[in-house]
Formats: sequence, C-alpha cells, structure tokens
Amino acid sequence: MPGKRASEDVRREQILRAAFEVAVRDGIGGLTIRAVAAEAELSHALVLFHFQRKERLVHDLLDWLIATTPVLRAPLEVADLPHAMDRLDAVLRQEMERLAREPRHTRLFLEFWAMGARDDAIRVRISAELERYRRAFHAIMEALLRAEPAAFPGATADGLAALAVSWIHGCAVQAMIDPEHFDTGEYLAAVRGIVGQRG
Amino acid sequence: MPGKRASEDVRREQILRAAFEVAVRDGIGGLTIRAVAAEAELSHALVLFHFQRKERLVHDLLDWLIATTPVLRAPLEVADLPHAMDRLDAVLRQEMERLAREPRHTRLFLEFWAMGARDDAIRVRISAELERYRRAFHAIMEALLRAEPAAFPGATADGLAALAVSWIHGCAVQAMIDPEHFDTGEYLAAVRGIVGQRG
DNA sequence: GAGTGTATTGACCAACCGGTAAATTCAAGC
DNA sequence: GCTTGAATTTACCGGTTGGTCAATACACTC
Repeated sequence: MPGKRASEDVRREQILRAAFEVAVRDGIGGLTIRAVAAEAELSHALVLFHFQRKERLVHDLLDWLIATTPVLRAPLEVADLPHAMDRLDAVLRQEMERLAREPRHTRLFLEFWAMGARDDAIRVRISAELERYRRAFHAIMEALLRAEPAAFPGATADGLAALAVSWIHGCAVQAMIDPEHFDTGEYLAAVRGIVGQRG
Repeated sequence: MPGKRASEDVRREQILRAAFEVAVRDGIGGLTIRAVAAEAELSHALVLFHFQRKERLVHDLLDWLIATTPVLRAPLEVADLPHAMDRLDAVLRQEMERLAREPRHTRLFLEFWAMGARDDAIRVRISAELERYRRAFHAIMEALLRAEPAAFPGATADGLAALAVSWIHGCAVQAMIDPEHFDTGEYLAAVRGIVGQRG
C-alpha cells in the first residue's frame, strides 16, 4: 500500500538526506539503495524511480553535499576588516570552526575525495570544488601581498594559497580522526606565531 | 585440484599484497575476498583459511600498510645536519617526496582514516600512528625552539608539531586528487618564504 | 610406502545487492 | 464520476557476497 505522495523536489531532497545519513553511518562503500530507502521509510524501488541508477544517486549526493556545505561561501562580514592579515586570520578561523562544527560533512567529503581517484565523474566535481577553494584563498593572498609587499619576500600568491588550502585540509584530516584532541585555539596560535606577527 | 603449497608466512604476504592491489584499485569498500583471491590467483576459500574473516583481512591489511610505509622511519641522514631549521626543512621535503612517490599508499591510508570514524579497531590503529607521527615532529620542533628560542615567539613545540602534521596531511590530500598539478618545489618555496628566512 | 596432518579446492548456502516489471493507489482535468 | 498520468509498492530476477564443509592432494615422518 503506497504511502503519501510528494512532489518530486521534496522527495528527492528527502532521499538525499537519507542517503547522507547512510553514507555517514556506513561509508560510501556501504551506501545501498535499500539502506537509503529504509532510512527514508520508502520502498527501494521508489529511490530508483527518482534516481534511475545508484551511480546517479551517489553523484547527486556529492552535488548535494557541495551545495549544502558552506565552504568559504559567506565571507561577507570578513570583507569589511581593514587589514588584509586580519581578513586571512578571520577566514582561517572561520574555516576551522566550520570543520569542527560539521565533522560529518567533512568526513564524507574526504571519502568522496578518495573515491575521486577511481571515478572520473567524481574527480571532476572534486577538482572543481578544490579549484574554487584555491581561488578564494588566492584572492585573499593577493590582497595580502599587495597590502604588505615586504611581509613575505619571495612568496607568490599561488604558493601561499596552496599552503593555506593544505593547512585547512590537514586540519580537516586531523580533526576527523581525533576531534576532541584537536585544539583550534592552540592551532591558530601556532599559525599566528609564525605568520601573524608581521601583520 | 589444489595448486602448489606454500608456508603460512609466504602465503599471507602474497594475499596481503593482492589485497593491497585490490583495495587501491577498487577502494576498501570494493575489497572483496573473492577479488583478492582472484588477484592472488588462489581460491577464495584459501583466503578465508588464512584470515578467518574478512574483517581480520582488512585489519591485517592496515597493519601491513603501516609496516611497509616508511613514514619518518629513516631520518638517519637528516640527523647529521647541524642546524635545526635545516633538519626541519629536510624532513618536510622528505615526507612530501614520499607522498609524491607513493600516492597509492597515501590514498589507501587516507581511506582507512575515513573508515576509522566508523570502526573502533581501525581508529585505534590510525590514532596510534598519528600519535607516533606527531611525536616525531614534536622532537624536531623542540630542538628547533631550543636552538633558536627567538625565532618563534609564543609558539610551543606542541603547536608547531600539530601544524607540521597538518601541513603534511594537507599535502597528502591535495596530491591525491591532483598529483600532477601539485608542485612540491613551489610549495616548499612558499613554506620557506614564511618560515625559513629565520633559519 | 603407509600413515598423518595440513594446505587447498569446488560445491554449496543464505543473505543481500541493483535493477525491472507489473500492479496499485493517488491527485488532478474534464 | 470517469479518465489519465504519475507516484508508489510488491514481487521477482540474475548476480555477488561472506562464510561453511567435505573432499582432495600434497609434504612429511617413520
């Protein structure tokens, strides 16, 4: 006996949320159409009706994850800070706090990341997102170098951006396996000990 | 008809190598006893005979991976460098080159890392390895702070070590998805632009 | 060279997987 | 109220999985 009906948008969103829960709980490798259906309290045929193939469900889940994870999406309040170094500091802090606040998103994203080494379609999406991330930091670093040219002799905006991205990703990896032992404050203090004293 | 015989050690090693190949090719989620057996050209029952359960095979694969990946295992030639900052520089370069040289090990390790969030036994192993890694950097950073106390005012060995570990892990993540675009030289130049000028 | 233990195999099983197809139910149009 | 089309479900299929078990072939001892 069929359950209540729903519009396509609503149902897709419901299924994607369920897929997210299952993927976080059992890993992408353990993601199963039937498990998603059970999580959403639907029949597994309905999941296939809305996503046709499992592959498409997984890809759409990645798109959903990217769309709902606010990485560097809201640097509005940061843009008003007068000093470029303060802006960098604020963005780094903001990103680290996001990682600490949403460990499940971070973990799943990293799992997709590893999967991208095997799946072309996923690598394309991940690479595009990485590029977007890098460009955002590139702009910050360029402004920083322009504002204080003497601060980092010999460094390029490219290199500094790559460095910042690696920093954040390293934090993500560390916070993922050891969330309570990972101290955001101490970490940022070390960063400022190396970088910030020049700002 | 059974194939040639082999001692338990030899066969276990052979199976673990095959498991490594399969895990790298299809991911840990796609690791299958039958796929491992096919890769090793054995019957799948023999794999179970030597490892009892799939879970044990996976755990033993992680142990094998940790044992055969020379992370910070050979810092002998580095130890002779007179300046602490040179030692840090050499170790960072050494680790980054290892990541570039063995992307498959790195990728698989990261996949286990993500899996550790779901599997206690794996998290314990990963955490122990992370702790070992952090301690190695801690020793280097302590020597650095002792040798040049004025270089990093306000920074602790703990904070610097956590920073270095995040750095390396960030590089690993980035090199994994984008190996050819990841330029070790430019990256290290950026690091030296920020840190090295004081050495 | 008979006997013994163990490494190795093929056959089998229940459970689960992705996917298909037909039946059923619902909401809206006329 | 009847038709129509889409949402939903049940039933089913072929294939794969982890795991068991009995049969078998090998290396070794005596």
